[in-house]
Amino acid sequence: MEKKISTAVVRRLPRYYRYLSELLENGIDRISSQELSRAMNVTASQIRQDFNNFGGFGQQGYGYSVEVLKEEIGRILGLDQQFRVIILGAGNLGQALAGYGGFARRGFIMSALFDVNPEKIGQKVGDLVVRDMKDLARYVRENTVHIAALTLPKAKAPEVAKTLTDMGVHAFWNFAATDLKLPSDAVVENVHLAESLMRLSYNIVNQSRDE
Amino acid sequence: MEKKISTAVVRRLPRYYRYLSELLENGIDRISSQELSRAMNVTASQIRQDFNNFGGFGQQGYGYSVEVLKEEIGRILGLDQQFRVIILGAGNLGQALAGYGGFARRGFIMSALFDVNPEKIGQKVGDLVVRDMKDLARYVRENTVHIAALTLPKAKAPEVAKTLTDMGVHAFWNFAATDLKLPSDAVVENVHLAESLMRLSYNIVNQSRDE
DNA sequence: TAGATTGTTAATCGATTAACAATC
DNA sequence: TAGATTGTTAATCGATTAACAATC
Repeated sequence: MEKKISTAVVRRLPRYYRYLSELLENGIDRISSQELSRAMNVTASQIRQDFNNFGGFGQQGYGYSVEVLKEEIGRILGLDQQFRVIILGAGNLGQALAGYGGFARRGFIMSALFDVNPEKIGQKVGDLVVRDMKDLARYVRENTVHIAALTLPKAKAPEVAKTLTDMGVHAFWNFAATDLKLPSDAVVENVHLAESLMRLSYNIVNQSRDE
Repeated sequence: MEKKISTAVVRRLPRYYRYLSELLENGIDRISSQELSRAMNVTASQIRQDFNNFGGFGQQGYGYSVEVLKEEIGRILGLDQQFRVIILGAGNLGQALAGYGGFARRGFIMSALFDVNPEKIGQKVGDLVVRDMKDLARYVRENTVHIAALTLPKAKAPEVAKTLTDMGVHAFWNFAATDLKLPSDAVVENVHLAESLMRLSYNIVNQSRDE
């Protein structure tokens, strides 16, 4: 069995992927851990350790093929697959997620958008039409749903998440300012913007400590 | 001089703050590290270590006053201050940030919203009117700006960030999918949604590893 | 072959957990 | 005073960095 990959590594993988994409766009097809190290502000040692969690992708004396490395990391991240994402809550944030085209390029298809507000239901948001939250169960039954993005008030989020897990959806991209209590086979990625902003203000207020 | 606080601790502080706020709302005015530990899924030991980075807020044999603790952590995070935030880019995400009322409660005042698109300029978004990006320099000169939220395309972000740092703004909430190269006295908090989504898909694809 | 750079083991560093004396 | 729980030191664990043998 494979060894457990730490969350620290998983946090870095998408960033590697992004850098490698940029390199490829700039026509750079080969790179050493040391060059990557300078560009990304991590140690070359860490880069090699990270990659070797998944087996070596490089060649001694040569370095890494940018294309191969990008491909492999993409595969590790699941970017060779397609994920169908439904968005719960058609507020500003839900609409922003629905409208942003960049996700589709990585295989994340925003496939439906739900809300309870009668004024929003039926409205177009990007390619999607806002659906009635009442139709959620039927939609999930009739369509494949890999990921549910929760962009609804924190009071509503746990209840909707519960409904969804009961119907077999077990991956959540959670923007609601609460920690979901979910079955152990559920996967959650939290995006707590208010907390992010507080970390920023911490660093502003305590800036002198770092210098 | 104070000891350096690790980023791991800083990441946890806003979550403590959120929990304490909830406890207070529920009328709970006293808690032990052990109770908090169970509620938050961290060890009691870690909680006490975290708090003691800033001096003890508790009382032996009693525990912590929820109100005092919340107050103190809030102060550490800078929530006793007001921060004026300008938003660069009035796309869906910029509008979402401008429209969300929750930030103001914590002292983050969304005070202006800029875009280059003539069709957007002049439109109302929540309480704000979209301003012309050309007026940015004048605005910054004439108004206090603590934080700049960058919700613009990654191609534009570095240039705008540069302009802002030159004008003395040195705290950035960066939503653009790029790493800003900024002076060392700048403070940056990145929110890379695409990377967040990739971590989620990683965990979906590699779920069996964890179980 | 010589030079370069990986893959991998060993050393170090830092963060988390455990333990317990201090004290309310 | 006895019981409870913090504050803090010591032990452990895991992640990062350094070093170098393997090898392209």
